[in-house]
Amino acid sequence: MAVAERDGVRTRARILEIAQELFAKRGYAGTSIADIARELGTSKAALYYHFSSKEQILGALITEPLSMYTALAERCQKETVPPEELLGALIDLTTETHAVNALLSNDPSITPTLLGLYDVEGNLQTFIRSLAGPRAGEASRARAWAAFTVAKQATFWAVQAGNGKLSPAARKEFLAAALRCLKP
Amino acid sequence: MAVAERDGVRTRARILEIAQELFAKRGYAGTSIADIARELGTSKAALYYHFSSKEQILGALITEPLSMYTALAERCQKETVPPEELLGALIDLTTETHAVNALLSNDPSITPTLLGLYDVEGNLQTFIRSLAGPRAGEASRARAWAAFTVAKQATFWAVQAGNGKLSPAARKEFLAAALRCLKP
DNA sequence: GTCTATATTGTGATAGAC
DNA sequence: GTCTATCACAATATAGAC
Repeated sequence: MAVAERDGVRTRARILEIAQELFAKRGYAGTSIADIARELGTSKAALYYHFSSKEQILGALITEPLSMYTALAERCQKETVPPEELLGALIDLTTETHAVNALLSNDPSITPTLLGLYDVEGNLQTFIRSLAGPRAGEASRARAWAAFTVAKQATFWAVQAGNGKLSPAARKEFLAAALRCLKP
Repeated sequence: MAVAERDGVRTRARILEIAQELFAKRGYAGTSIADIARELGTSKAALYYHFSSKEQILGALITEPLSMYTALAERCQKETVPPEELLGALIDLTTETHAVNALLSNDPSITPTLLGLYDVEGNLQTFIRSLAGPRAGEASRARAWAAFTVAKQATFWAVQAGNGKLSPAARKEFLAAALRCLKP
C-alpha cells in the first residue's frame, strides 16, 4: 500500500472521528463543513476529496450501528427471544453504539430520508412486541415500554456519565430493573 | 384593547405555535425564520416586529416549562419528597410539558447558553439524589436512574404516541414500574 | 403590523492549479 | 491529497415605505 493511500485512509478515519464528535455536540444542522475542516486542520475542499457531501459523512457514521439494531430486530421476528436476553442485548448494543447514539438520538435535523433507510421506528415496535407479546393489552405494552426505556435510555445516560463505559454493576442493576418493569 | 393590539397578541401566539411545531419536527438549527414566516403566511420582516431574534422565539417557548422543573427540583432540595410522589410529579410534568420537551430534548443545536440559564443538568442530579438518597452507592444510584428514566422517557414516548395524551392506565403502569425499578 | 428590498454573513459544493 | 478562489444560494437581520 502506497504511503499516500494509507494517509488517505487515516484522514478519512479522522474526518469521521471529528464529525462524530461535532455532530454530537452541536447537532447535524448545527455543524458546518467548515467546522469539521477547521478541526481537521485542512481546507473544506480537501474534505470533499474524501466525502462527496455532508450527508455522506453522516451516512458513513450511522450505517454500522443502525444495522446492528436491525439485525437484533430481525432475530426477534424469527424466533422468541427471552426478555432477559433481549434486554441484555439492548443494554450492550446501546453501550457499544453509544458514540453514534449520542449524535443520532433525537437530533431532528437529521434527514428522515437517511433514517428511513434503517426503519428505526419499525425496529422499535418489534422490540416492544417481543417484550410484551403479540396480543398484549395496553397495560402490558406500557410495561414493555418501561423496560425498553431502562435498557436503552438509562444505559445511554450512564455510559455518557461514565466516559463511554458501563460498569458491570450498573449493567446488572439496569437489567434487573428492566425485568422488574415487565412484571405486573 | 385596540383591535390592532389584540391581533398583535394573537399573531405572537401563532408564531410561538408554529415555531414549536417546526423546531420539534426539524430541529432548531434546521428551521429557518423563512420557514416560520411561510407557515405564518407573512414576510420574514413581519416576524421581526414580534420577536427581535430567532433565539428569542426559542427563549419564549422554553421559559415556563423549564421553570416548572426547576421549581420541583427546589422542592426536593428543601424537603424530603417521597419517591412515589416525586415520580408521579415527574410523569405529570413530562406530560404537561410534552410539546416543549419534544423540541428541546436532545436537540444539540440548541445553544448551551440558553439551556444553561435553567441548570437542566443540576435539576437532573437533584432528582437522582432525592430518589437514591444522599449517600447512595453506585447500585442504588443506578436504580434511581432507571426509575427516573421510566418517569421521564417512557412517559415522553407514550405521550408522543398518544397524540399528546397519557392514558390513566399507562400513567399507573409507569408509576408502578418506576417504583419497582427503585427496589433492590 | 406588514410590506419590499437589501445588507451581510454563512453554507454546501466545485474548478483548476500544484 | 491538498490548496486557493469562487459559485450559487440560504441564513439572520435591518431600513424605510405604506
